[in-house]
Amino acid sequence: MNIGKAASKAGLSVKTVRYYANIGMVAAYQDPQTGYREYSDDDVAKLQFIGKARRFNFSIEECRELLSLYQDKNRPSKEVKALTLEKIAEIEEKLAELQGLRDQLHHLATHCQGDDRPDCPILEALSASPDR
Amino acid sequence: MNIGKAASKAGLSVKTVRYYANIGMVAAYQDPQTGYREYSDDDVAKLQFIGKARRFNFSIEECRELLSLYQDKNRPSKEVKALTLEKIAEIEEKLAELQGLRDQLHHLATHCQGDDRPDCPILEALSASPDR
DNA sequence: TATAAACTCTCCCCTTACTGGAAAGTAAAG
DNA sequence: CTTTACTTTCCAGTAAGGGGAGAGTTTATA
Repeated sequence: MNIGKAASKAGLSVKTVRYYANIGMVAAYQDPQTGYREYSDDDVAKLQFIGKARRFNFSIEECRELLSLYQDKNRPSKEVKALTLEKIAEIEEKLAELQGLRDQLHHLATHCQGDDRPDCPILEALSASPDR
Repeated sequence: MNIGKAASKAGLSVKTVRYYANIGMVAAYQDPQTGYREYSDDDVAKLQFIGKARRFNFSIEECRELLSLYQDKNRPSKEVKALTLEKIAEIEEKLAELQGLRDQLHHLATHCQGDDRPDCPILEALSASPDR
């Protein structure tokens, strides 16, 4: 099938699929006459796999690792698990950071009148002398 | 003072400060002879302000807004508060998304043996047929 | 069969918010 | 006077594609 159909089957944009071809992630056969790429069901499965992994916040490089593990029928599952646990830890870190930000901003917002007067604790906090 | 001192006072890199000059955020006076930029204490205060707002996850454009509100002595505080509440909502959204990801990954990881055998529920989940 | 619409190709620029490096000029220190 | 430390501009690159131009291909319609 052509790239458009493969893309829609995989739930990705044509641009994205072409990009994956360019970086050698899912390199479909390309007709030397027309330049048209030809995708197999197997390629579509890989594209779906990548799409899902990307939605799980795995980077392109991590997807590449996962994909090679996925294609290696003898892979040990511990490698996949390790990658997943790392990703979880990364997400936890980001969560903590964002929670901290939210709490601080929330604190500032609740102390701000939010009216037509110029005094604003938020700006005061932002302009306070160096915080470290 | 020169850019190096201004940057260290503001807790930013020289590159960053130069970048802020280029995009017209904090445009310091520039000696026409030497090309050296000259930073005042006022400029440093602005740089600090921006640095802090950036750490609060405000984008460059939002920082520009905040900065102009900060410099306008007659601004109504409600504008600042609105911007802050928007930012909080944005962060909340991102938090929910990340929590969902973490939970799903966690679920997968707990069902994976993580040993030397090839069977892996994580990869199975990633390669399962279309999820929507 | 002619033509129009839909699809595909490559190529280049754009995004965010910088960071790194090269080559060259300037200033301060020894 | 030389070395070292700063500073300048310019170019390139990051992640992960998106937008659009211009050209070729395939399919559908008149």
